[in-house]
Amino acid sequence: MPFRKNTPKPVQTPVKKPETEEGDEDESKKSSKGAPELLRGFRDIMPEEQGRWNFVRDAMRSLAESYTFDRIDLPILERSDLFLRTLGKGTDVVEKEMYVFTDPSNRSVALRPEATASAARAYIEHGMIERPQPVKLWYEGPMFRHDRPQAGRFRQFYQVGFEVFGSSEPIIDAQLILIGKKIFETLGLDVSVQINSIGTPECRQAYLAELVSYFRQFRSRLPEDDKRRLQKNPLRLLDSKEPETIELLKDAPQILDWLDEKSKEHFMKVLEFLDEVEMPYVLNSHLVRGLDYYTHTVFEFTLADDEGEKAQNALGGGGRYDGLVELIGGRPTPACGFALGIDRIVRALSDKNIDPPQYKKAHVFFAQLGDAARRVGLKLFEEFRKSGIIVSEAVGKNALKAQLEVANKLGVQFTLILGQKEVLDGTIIIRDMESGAQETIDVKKIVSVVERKLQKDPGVKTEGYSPVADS
RNA sequence: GCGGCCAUGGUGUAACGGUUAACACAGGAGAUUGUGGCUCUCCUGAUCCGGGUUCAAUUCCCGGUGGUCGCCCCA
Repeated sequence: MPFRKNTPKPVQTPVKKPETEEGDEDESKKSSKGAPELLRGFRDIMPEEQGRWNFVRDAMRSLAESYTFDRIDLPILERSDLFLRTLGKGTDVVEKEMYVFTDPSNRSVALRPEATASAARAYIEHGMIERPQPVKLWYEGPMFRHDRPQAGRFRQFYQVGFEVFGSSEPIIDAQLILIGKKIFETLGLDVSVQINSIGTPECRQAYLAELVSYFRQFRSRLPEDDKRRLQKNPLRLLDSKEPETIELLKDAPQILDWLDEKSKEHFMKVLEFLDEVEMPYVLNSHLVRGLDYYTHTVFEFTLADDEGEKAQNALGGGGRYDGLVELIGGRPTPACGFALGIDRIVRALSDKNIDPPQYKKAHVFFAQLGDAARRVGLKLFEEFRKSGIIVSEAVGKNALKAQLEVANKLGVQFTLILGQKEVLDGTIIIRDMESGAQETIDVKKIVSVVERKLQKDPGVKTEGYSPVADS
């Protein structure tokens, strides 16, 4: 596969900065003795963690495919107003968590804090309304929010998202919830599905007015935080953690009572579909979501057990957003979707010691003595690779002993030993690492011999995440 | 953005304000010539950064940075 036709040109503005590069912020004093440092809230996902990450990503991909969602890759950078318009002006995400900056062409851009808006943008931009509806898309990738880091919360985090455009059918909502649940099931995580409806913007307005006036009577009893919420974002009162507020909530108006007939009907149908597939859910009249674009159904996946209600126990969520496409300039298009936080899911897996199915990284190890053996080894390597056998080595080491140590640590089943003598004889030694038994084999036959020996052991997979299995 | 707690080799820990900052694991080299899993020897390697107090700071104080927990909010 060739890369781009042209070699990458340095498109950068070659404006030479007169001074030191790093000096321009006040970075210089922060960073310690020149050692490179991770930006706060950012992290490296190390090789050891990739097994779990792959496990999660694979599960998502195969679920997406089996529900016939089409993959879409969306840019990480978008014009900042896309998010300003969609997420809601007053929301924290927009107000204080977005990475917004001016790009070299003096345009205000933002690192995406989520991708639903991008998906909607793509839907409009590529005229997907002309495709058979609904259009079902899924994506996966990093999102960015400049929030205060905490366990399970990073400034760069990964989400997978499923979005369905062009259908207002309640079955879509239900199916999305089902898919989300299936993903967790596949991974072995027990989540509870919280669900609620916030109706149309109109009935939400009406409800809000009612809610505000209800709480106004008790204003003096409200804790500071909740007084602020009452002003700024009254819906948030619903999931307040303050005991006093929780008490007051008992007699507070319920949003479900304020839904118009259509909204009510929609919601009832969603629930019926869920019942139909015997999918348990928790009706949570206090569930509200942080982004403005939601309408009707909203839902969240939360970690089922540890009732201790850990802070970051929401592993994902979503809902219907019928007004979003129109809001950013498309034709009115009903839509619904959800996103899952991969970081949190991976964390949940490791908290619960759920290990991904193990794939042997290497089946056999190649130990060599001397340059002649190395040369032969290089060729042998390719032959093994062609037959799908993964061969590991430690050509950086000379002593056979050291190489066997590595082989042992890798846990391979067989080690091939090739020394001067074998090279001359055209043979190679195969050593069973379990028993220590060795035999000398014609080097020409070694690939088929190894193939046969590996076959005998059903525990060894000849294809793990083999690229052939892809696509 | 606010508050609490924390910061020692790659990892996990230790060190009354006082020598060469200790231990385990991991890593490297070796224990007769070309054979792993046990054992043994040796080696590499750290006090987050910047100030201050002090004769003396890993230790005390302040600031920064980072982590963590709670709040805000969210995935």
